[in-house]
Amino acid sequence: MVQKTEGKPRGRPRAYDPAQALAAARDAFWRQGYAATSLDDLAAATGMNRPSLYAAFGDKRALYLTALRQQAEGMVRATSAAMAFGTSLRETLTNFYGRAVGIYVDDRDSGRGCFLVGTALADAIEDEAVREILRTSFEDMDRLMMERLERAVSDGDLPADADVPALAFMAMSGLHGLAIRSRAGVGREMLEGWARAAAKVVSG
Amino acid sequence: MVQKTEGKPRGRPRAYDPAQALAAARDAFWRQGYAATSLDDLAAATGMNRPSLYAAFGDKRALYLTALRQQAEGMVRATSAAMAFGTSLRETLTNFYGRAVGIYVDDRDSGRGCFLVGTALADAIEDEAVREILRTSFEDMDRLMMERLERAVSDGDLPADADVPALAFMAMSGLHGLAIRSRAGVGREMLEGWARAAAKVVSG
DNA sequence: AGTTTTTTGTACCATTTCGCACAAATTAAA
DNA sequence: TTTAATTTGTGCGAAATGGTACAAAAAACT
Repeated sequence: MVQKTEGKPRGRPRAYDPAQALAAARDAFWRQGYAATSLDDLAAATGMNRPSLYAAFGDKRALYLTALRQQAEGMVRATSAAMAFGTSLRETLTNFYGRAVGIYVDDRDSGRGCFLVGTALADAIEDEAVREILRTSFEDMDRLMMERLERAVSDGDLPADADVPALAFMAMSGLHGLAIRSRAGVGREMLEGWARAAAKVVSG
Repeated sequence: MVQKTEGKPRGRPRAYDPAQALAAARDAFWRQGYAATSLDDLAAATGMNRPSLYAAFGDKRALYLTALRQQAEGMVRATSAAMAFGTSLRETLTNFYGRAVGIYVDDRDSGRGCFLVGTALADAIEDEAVREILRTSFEDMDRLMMERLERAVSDGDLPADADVPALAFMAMSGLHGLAIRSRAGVGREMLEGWARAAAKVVSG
């Protein structure tokens, strides 16, 4: 049963948009990491006060996990879409890495990298929930990449004896390399060059 | 002039070994990241009390930066040594990635990944000193890898028209991929398989 | 033995942080 | 107009955190 969209709820209306607030909180975590982002930071970023934050998302860790899960699912979905783009393998990967750079580099020149690699990795050892989200997301993306590479073998874009699992690991590693370099302060042009390099090496 | 090793200093002797204490502090940061590691954690890990920590290493950030610089230099040195190992490129890279997995996976099965990627990356955006250490270390390792790949071209291990900068980026990305996967909870055997995969793909 | 020098360890302080209680505010329903 | 329901915002409180003061301890020097 879907909630009636017409019937307005009873009490005082929300002063924020939940999706927008979550995105703002995610961006705060994205820049500073989980531990270094305080509730005051999150309140300032979202424009909400703390009790509203709690009512909407639970405590700080729950909010982070929500943002992380959303981001992880978004990455898997984006990978799935990218693997369906283009005809040749080269075209697919060029688009894939190019879009990744677009996400990793902010509107300003500030490189923020990948949310998963740049923030969740730090907490992965101590927080099993975080680690599991990472592990399964990477697994999913690996599988999507392998399926695309197998198709490339069928299409003749890759030789018949290509080591698909090995190539898939390196293709995903190219993505991680871009995420790491961008957060380490490498500029956009250089990243775009490396993006082309990764597409070239993997597609042979 | 070197300090006389015989003449003992005047006051109460230290109850800790500085190098050992630094290694213990580094390991605490390694597992939890910078922000999530408290001074109490560091005191417990090193066996020192807080005033001694301050006298020896300065404040928390200075201690972290010392550990980070040491680790970064160690990685560059290890890369340099690995590039000189073996005769064929395949041999060099197999050793290189294999040793990396040895560092990334703890004595226990607990994967901790790379200190730089797993902890410093999270703080890289807000802390310029951290970001610079990352950027320059990666630059140094890139250069070392490129030199090795150029030698491989001369040796005939790579085709004459090989795109050495592109391959070097992917070779380093393979390393980062191993670091990320190990921290995300992938087991040792799978990491070792991927290490072989990376060596195979890069060396052609 | 006494002085000087250096480290240790307890104890403390100021600030930050997370989380929540509670009243005021704002809306729909009765 | 009153009541019920829901959110907001101020402000509190307990705990944790980074950092330091200061006396006791432990060594060498005189």
